[in-house]
Order: sequence, then structure tokens, then C-alpha cells
Amino acid sequence: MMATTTTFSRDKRSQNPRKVFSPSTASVSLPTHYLIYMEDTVSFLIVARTSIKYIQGQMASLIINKKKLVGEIVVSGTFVRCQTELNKIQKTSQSMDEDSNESESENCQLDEDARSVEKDQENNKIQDFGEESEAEKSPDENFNNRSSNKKRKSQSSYLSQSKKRLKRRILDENIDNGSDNEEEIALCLAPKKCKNLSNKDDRLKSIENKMDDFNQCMKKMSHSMRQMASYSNKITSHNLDIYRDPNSQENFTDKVDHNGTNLVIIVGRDFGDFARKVMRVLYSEEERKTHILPPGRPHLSRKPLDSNRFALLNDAVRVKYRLSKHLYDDFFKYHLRPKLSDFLVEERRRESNTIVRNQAKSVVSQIATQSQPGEE
DNA sequence: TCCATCTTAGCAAACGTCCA
DNA sequence: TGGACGTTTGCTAAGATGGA
Repeated sequence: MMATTTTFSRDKRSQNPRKVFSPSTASVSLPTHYLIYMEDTVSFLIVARTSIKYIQGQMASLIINKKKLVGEIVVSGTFVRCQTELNKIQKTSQSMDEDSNESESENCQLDEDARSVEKDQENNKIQDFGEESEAEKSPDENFNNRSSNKKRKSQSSYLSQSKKRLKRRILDENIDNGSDNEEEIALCLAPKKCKNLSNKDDRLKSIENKMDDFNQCMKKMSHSMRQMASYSNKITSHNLDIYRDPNSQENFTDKVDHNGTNLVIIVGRDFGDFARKVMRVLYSEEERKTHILPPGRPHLSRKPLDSNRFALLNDAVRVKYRLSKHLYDDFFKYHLRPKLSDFLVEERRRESNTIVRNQAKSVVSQIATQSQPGEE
């Protein structure tokens, strides 16, 4: 059954022992975040551990916005711990400023306003990322919290290959982009530096830039979280909400017709089961055994299934489970397609297994009849 | 009701091809 | 050339089925 092309043949697959992950260092809790003082910019940063390239003593080397920076570790631990310490530093710095700058207070009223806006912005940033950080603490917990009515509950702790791929991709993206999502929490909270800004325009520009950065971060976070959720194999028909748009005004039809059969009324215990049953309605047994999922590829020996009927299948799934059009691609790619692909494989395999079983049975019965000639 | 066997689905890993 | 992606293969778990 080596059927990807007609020109190559696979070697016998080597069998390796299954590797079961067992955390040997679970009791060791490494710091998740660091508060770092950047001498170059006279500012403090809270960064996630993954943003730090290496640590030597109290000095940490990190990369932000594609720039390599070196700073002194002030505090390490959880995000909350770093935030608390940062607030203390901030208050101390403010009180010092108030003592030394009383004479400038009248002239700097506008600057203060701008600074408070900036601080509010930064504090919002902290708050939002703090929440993200909580979610980030144990992604597996989030995955596992999703209801799983399937088998293999005992194995729910390991990530699927897809999830591992995504994690690696996100990590790579963070590194490429100077880790500018939840792990990039660059906080310019040094009033002395702000004083050096020459005029109000600079301050306003600074605020605008930070707001832009913040919006970018939020967009990326949203995208990453959706993808992470998409990769969960524990998703069932009961928690497809991430692929539903509550703001959508779409009116879902109750009928997807194929030769007089309403595909939507087919009953399945979940979306995978439903899709398999629809496949059995839409395509003949021969088609299921000899074709692959659309759109197919030139280098693959099997032809893709009829795309029009496949569109009906997708419509039926989308309508039955009320999935948004603009989110359906992700759902299909990460959840439905793997199931259907497996299903087609099994359709081929079932036949060959049955043939092999029947052959074995017939051989056994033949041997049995040959070994009993004297009884006749 | 119990037990053996079959069926079905899920997953990991190997492998081939494409593409940036 | 390595990563992404799809396919194949081997294996496991759990439900379904049928006979004792």
C-alpha cells in the first residue's frame, strides 16, 4: 500500500519504542519573568524567561525588536512579583521627582498630563499582559480543561504533533519579531528619561507609538491564542465556540441538499462522526478508497474527491455546528481535515485487513479439513 | 454475564515532496 | 537546505458484537 507515487518505495518502517514524557524536574520551579534595569535607556523591563538569551550572574542578555540588549536583573519570579517590584520603584522614583522638581511644577503641568497618559497606557499594558501571563502559565491545563468525551483520557497531557508545531512556530515568530507579543513587555517608566524629551510633540509621538505597539501586540496575541486553541485535539462538538462568531448576523440554513437528502439531519455523536457519515452519503465506497481529500496535489498518485460534493460536506458541517465562515478554514485545517484524512486511510485499510483476515481464515479452515481426512 | 474477537478512531513517527 | 505539510504505517484504546 505504498501509494503516494508510482516511482518510489518505502523501506520497512523501523519500530522504535514509544517514548512517554515524564517530567523529571517538575518540582523545580524556574522564574517565569524577570524585572530588568536597562542602563542604556534608564528604564525597566519586565520580560518573560523565554526572551532572555542567557544569564551571567546578575546580568541578562535579551533581544527586543531585533536589538541585543544587556541589563541587570532586579527581580526574578512570577509576573506579579516583578510587577509589584516595578510599582515600588515607580513610586519611589515619583516621590524623588516631586521633591526635586517643585520649582518646575508649573511649567511641567502639560508634561505631567502626558506622562500620566503614558503611565495609564503602560499600566493597562501591564494589566492585560498580566492576564495573558496567567493564561500562559499552563497551556496544557487549558487544553485539558476542555471537555473530552473521547478515549485516551490518560494521555491527554501530551501535545499532538500539530500543537508542537504551532508552539515551535510561535516561538520562532517571537524570536524573529524581537518577541513583541506577550513576552515583550517593554516598559519605559523612567521619569528622568521622559524629562529629556525636548517638547510635547515628542511625548505625543511617543504615546502614539506605544499605543500602536500595544495594538499590534493585542492583535498578535489574539491570533496566537486562537491558533493555540485551534490546535487542541480535545475539541468536541460541545466547545466549538471559538469558531463561532457571536457578532455574526449570518442566518444558518437548516438544509444542505444532496440528491434529495438533507445532509444536516444526519446524526453524529460529534463533528468528526457527522462528517464521516456525510462522506459515506456523498461518496461511494470505491471513491472513498481510491481518492484523497481535495484539492489534492500533482505529486500524489491519488486523485482528489469531487470538490463540489466536498463543498457540500463543508457546508453541512458548518451549518450543523453554526461555525463562522471566516473561522471555518482554521477549523477545517486543524480539526476536520485530519479526521477525514484518517477516515479515508481507514477506508482503504479496512478492506485490506478484511481480505487478509478472510484469507487467513480460509487457510486455517483448509488446514483443518486436510488434517481430518480419516473421519470421512 | 463474561470473555474473546472485531471494528473504529486516535495518535506518533517515518517518509516524500514542495517551497522559501 | 530545513521546515511545512500530507500520506502511510504501526500501534493502542475503547466500543460493539457474538458465542458460551
